[in-house]
Amino acid sequence: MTPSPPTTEAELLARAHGLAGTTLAQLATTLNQTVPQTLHHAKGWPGQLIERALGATAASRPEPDFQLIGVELKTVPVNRLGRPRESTYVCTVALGERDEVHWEDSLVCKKLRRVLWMPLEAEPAIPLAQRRLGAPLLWSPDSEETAVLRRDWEELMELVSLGRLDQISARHGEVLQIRPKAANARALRKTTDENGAPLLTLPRGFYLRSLFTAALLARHFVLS
Amino acid sequence: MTPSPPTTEAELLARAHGLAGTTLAQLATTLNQTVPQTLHHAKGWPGQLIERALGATAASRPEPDFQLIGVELKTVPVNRLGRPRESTYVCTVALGERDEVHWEDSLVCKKLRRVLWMPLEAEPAIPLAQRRLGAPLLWSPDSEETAVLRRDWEELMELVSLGRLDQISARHGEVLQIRPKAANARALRKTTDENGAPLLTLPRGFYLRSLFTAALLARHFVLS
DNA sequence: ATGGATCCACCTATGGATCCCT
DNA sequence: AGGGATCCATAGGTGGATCCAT
Repeated sequence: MTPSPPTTEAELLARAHGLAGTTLAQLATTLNQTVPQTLHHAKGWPGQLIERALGATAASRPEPDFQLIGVELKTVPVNRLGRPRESTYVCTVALGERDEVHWEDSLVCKKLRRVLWMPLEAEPAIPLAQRRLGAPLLWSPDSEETAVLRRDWEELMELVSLGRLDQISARHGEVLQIRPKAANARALRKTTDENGAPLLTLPRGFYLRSLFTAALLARHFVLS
Repeated sequence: MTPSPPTTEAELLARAHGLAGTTLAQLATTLNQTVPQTLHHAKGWPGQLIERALGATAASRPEPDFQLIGVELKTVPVNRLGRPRESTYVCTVALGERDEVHWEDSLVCKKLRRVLWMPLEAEPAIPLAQRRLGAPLLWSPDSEETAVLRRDWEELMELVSLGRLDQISARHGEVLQIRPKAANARALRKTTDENGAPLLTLPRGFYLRSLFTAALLARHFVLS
């Protein structure tokens, strides 16, 4: 049974708190699913399970997961101290766009305007089925966070719009980085180089460094 | 030929600037010494060479290297960006002392009151003989640096004076740490445990983390 | 092709160990 | 034993690669 979409933030947050402490096995049973042995071939499975458990609507579309209330869901894998183990994917980098886009109109800004963070135990030693959800956090970037995100985005997008995508590495960006987002390194797509000539390049995505997610979680939860 | 001790800071600094850019081979020739093939079995050789070149006096005694003018010499190995590759030894940790010593009277404070930093190229790819000295820096800790050093020292010394030396790891201390300082791990020395009972323990030394030396060098030299 | 993400080989940082000289 | 320090194995971080569902 899949719940209906929540109609208010309060309703969503209440449901999310209701999931805190439950294991993936419990959640999977409720939703009539089978827990994979490992995440090797099901990397996105917990995220999609939690989406369904909370009544998310925008399956695989560039829309907030909870369209009615404009909230994006992010599952964040945490270690035993509650610190993120991985970076967080935000959205794809639009290739071939030369339009001047302002930060406020960017997909990164829109996606991050309001996020429900669901921590999930991700210690390799804990079997997948036994991993528990943590307490959720409904978050918007504060002015400092917005400033650094914007600065990173503008620096990266300048390179992107100049066609210098292949000169961007994941080392760029203080908290927001660009990394490959593809099935593999041979999954090339058409774009244009700095002179406008056709070029094949790897699809890329924007990611939040785990230092950034660690800091925003720490704003609300005391970490040891 | 070994120069006489400098009698003023200005004289010392002028000599040190005069060494900037010279190679260890040049310096060794001047002082009638042979450059070792590697530092493996001569770890302190460059430091002692530079001591002599500058006319240091306090060989192996707990005194400033330049006693007349109260200046300590520290050779700091740097990478191609001018950043320290290693931590910096300050002095030994006095074992068995239970006396209440104030920061101002501590050996760490005294040693660091006035330091001549001599950067030395330390890229493994560069043969020892060809490594060059950098521009010197005559330094005293500013109020911030003093504050953090003092905080670290007091925290560490509290553990030391409680006889908890064996509970201290190099992870303690923001910029000042305690690490082994011995011929090897079997070179134990007598001290007393937290109850005053006799105990053998490794000799330890105070070291400055390279983050700290990097920051103080950056206060004066622009780093890329 | 977008959205859900994790995998893992490599690299770097460093804590504990060690070496020579006086 | 104090002063001159570096060595090096290993833990940790992360950049590029990859996988499934829709």
